[in-house]
Amino acid sequence: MTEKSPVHDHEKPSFDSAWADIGSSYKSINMAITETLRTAILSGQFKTGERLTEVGLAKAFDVSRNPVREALRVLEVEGLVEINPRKGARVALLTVEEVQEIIELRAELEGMSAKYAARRCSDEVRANLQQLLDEGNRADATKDVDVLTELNNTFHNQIAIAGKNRFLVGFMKALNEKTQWIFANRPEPNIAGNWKEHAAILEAVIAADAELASVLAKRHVEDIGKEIAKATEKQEQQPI
Amino acid sequence: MTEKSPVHDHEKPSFDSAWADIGSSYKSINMAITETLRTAILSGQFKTGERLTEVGLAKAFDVSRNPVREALRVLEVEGLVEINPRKGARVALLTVEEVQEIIELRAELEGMSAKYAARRCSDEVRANLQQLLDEGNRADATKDVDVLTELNNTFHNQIAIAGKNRFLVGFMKALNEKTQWIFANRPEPNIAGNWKEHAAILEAVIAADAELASVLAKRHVEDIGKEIAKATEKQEQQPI
DNA sequence: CGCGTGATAATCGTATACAATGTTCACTAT
DNA sequence: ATAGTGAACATTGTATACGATTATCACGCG
Repeated sequence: MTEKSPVHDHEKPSFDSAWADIGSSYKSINMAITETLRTAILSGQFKTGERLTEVGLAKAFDVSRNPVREALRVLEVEGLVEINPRKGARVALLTVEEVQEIIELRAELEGMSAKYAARRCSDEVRANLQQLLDEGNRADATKDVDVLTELNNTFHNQIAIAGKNRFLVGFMKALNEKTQWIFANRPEPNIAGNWKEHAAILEAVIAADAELASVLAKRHVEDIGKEIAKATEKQEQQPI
Repeated sequence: MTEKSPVHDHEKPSFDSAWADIGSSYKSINMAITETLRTAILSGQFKTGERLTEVGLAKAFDVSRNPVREALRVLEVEGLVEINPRKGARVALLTVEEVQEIIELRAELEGMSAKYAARRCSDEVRANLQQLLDEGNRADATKDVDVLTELNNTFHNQIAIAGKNRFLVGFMKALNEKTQWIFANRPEPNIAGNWKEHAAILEAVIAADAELASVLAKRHVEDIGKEIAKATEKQEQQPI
C-alpha cells in the first residue's frame, strides 16, 4: 500500500526511548482506509446520511471487515461517522445549528490562533509567512486560481502552527475539515477570491499586531459563515 | 455487560428516520473496554508510557483481541494512547510543554464558554445554575469534600453546556479530561477547596455579566495551571 | 385493503487462525 | 569482554468463521 523504509538500522530495542524515530512509514490497511474514507466524506463523495456497511466497504476496498471496522470507529470519534450498535454506520449528519456552531467556534479559534501567532512567531516563521504572503499576492494578481486555493488551505494551517499550541492546531484542523465538508455538501463553494482577507491577516501577524490579527481572522471566518448562510437559504433544506 | 432494554417496540424500520431513538442502550464490548481503559488511564491506574499489548489487555478483559484493538484506535484519536504500526500501543506521554498548552487553551475556552453561557442561558438553565451554586455554597460551608469535588466536576460541564455550542462542549470535555489526567500523574492534587472561584463565575453567568464571567473563568483555569506548575517544579522530571 | 406475524436475508459483534514483522537473547568470532 | 548473528519468542496485521441481532418481505388474518 505504501513503500516501507528498507532500513531497520538496529534501533535500540528499548521501548521507552523516543520511539517516534522513524523506520515506520508503514501504513496499515486500517489507516489507509481511514484516510480514504475521510477524504471521501469530506469531499462529498459520500453523501451525508449515506449508509456505510462493513461488508460493502470491505468489498469495495477488497479487504476483510476488520480494518473497515477500525476505520469506522476512528471516524466516529472524529465526528464524521455515526455508529449505532447492531444497526450500522452512516455518514454523520449536520444540522444547520451545528453548522452555525462550527463557524462560530472556528471564528473564535482562528482569532485566538492569529493572536498567538502574532505574539509568538519567530523570525524564521515570520519569513515563511512573508513568503506565503508574497506567493499569494502574485497568484492573486495573475488570477491563478489553482495556486490560490492551494495557498488558501496552507494559510490557515500555517497560522495555526505559528500559534504554537498543538491542541489548538488539532481543534482547528478538525473545524477546518468540517467547514470543507459543509461546502462540499452545499451548492456553489464560490470562495477562493478572498486572498485579500488572508493577506491582511498575514500582514498583521508579521507585524506582530496581535489585536488586529485576531480581529481580522475572526471576521474572516464570520464572512465565510455568511457565505454559507446565504447558500443555505438559497436552498431550502435543513439536515443537509 | 450491561442490561439491555427489553422492549423492541417495533420501531419504524426506516433507516433514515431519526434513529437516535433509543432501544439501544446496548453497549458492545469494544465500547465497554474503551470506557474502562479511558478511565483507567485518566485516573493514573495505567502510568503514562506504559505499554498496552493487545493480548495482554485481551486476557485481562477475557475477550478476543478485536474489541481491544478497536478501543485502542479510539483512544489514540482521543490522544490518550500512542500507536506505532507493528510496534504496539502505549499510554501517551505528556511533555511539560503540552501541559502548558493544554492549560493555556483550556483557560481561553473556559473563558469563552462562560461568556457564551452568560449571554445565552435561558431562565431554566439559569435556575439550574442557581441551584448548583446553592448546593456548592452549602457544601463549602460544611466542608463536605466529597460533594464538593462532585460539584466541581459538574460545574465545568454545566457552564460548557449552557454556552450552547456542541463542539466547544466536546473540546472542553477533552481538555478537562486531560487536566484530570495531568493531576493523576502528579503529586498532591490538593485542589477542591476552590469553590469560591466557581461560585464567583456562576454568579457572573447568572447575572448575565458576560465579560466578568469570561475573565473569572479564564483566570480560574490559569490558577489551576499555576498549581500544576508548582507541583511540577517540586518534582524534577519532564516527560511525566 | 390494512395490519400483525413469521421466515429469510442482511448485517453486526466477537472469536479464532495464520502470516508478517519486531524483539529478545544465547552464541560465536574477534 | 564486546559486537555481530541468527534462531526462538512475542506481538501485531489481517482474514475467515460463526453466533446474535436486526431488517425485509411475503403471507394470512381481520
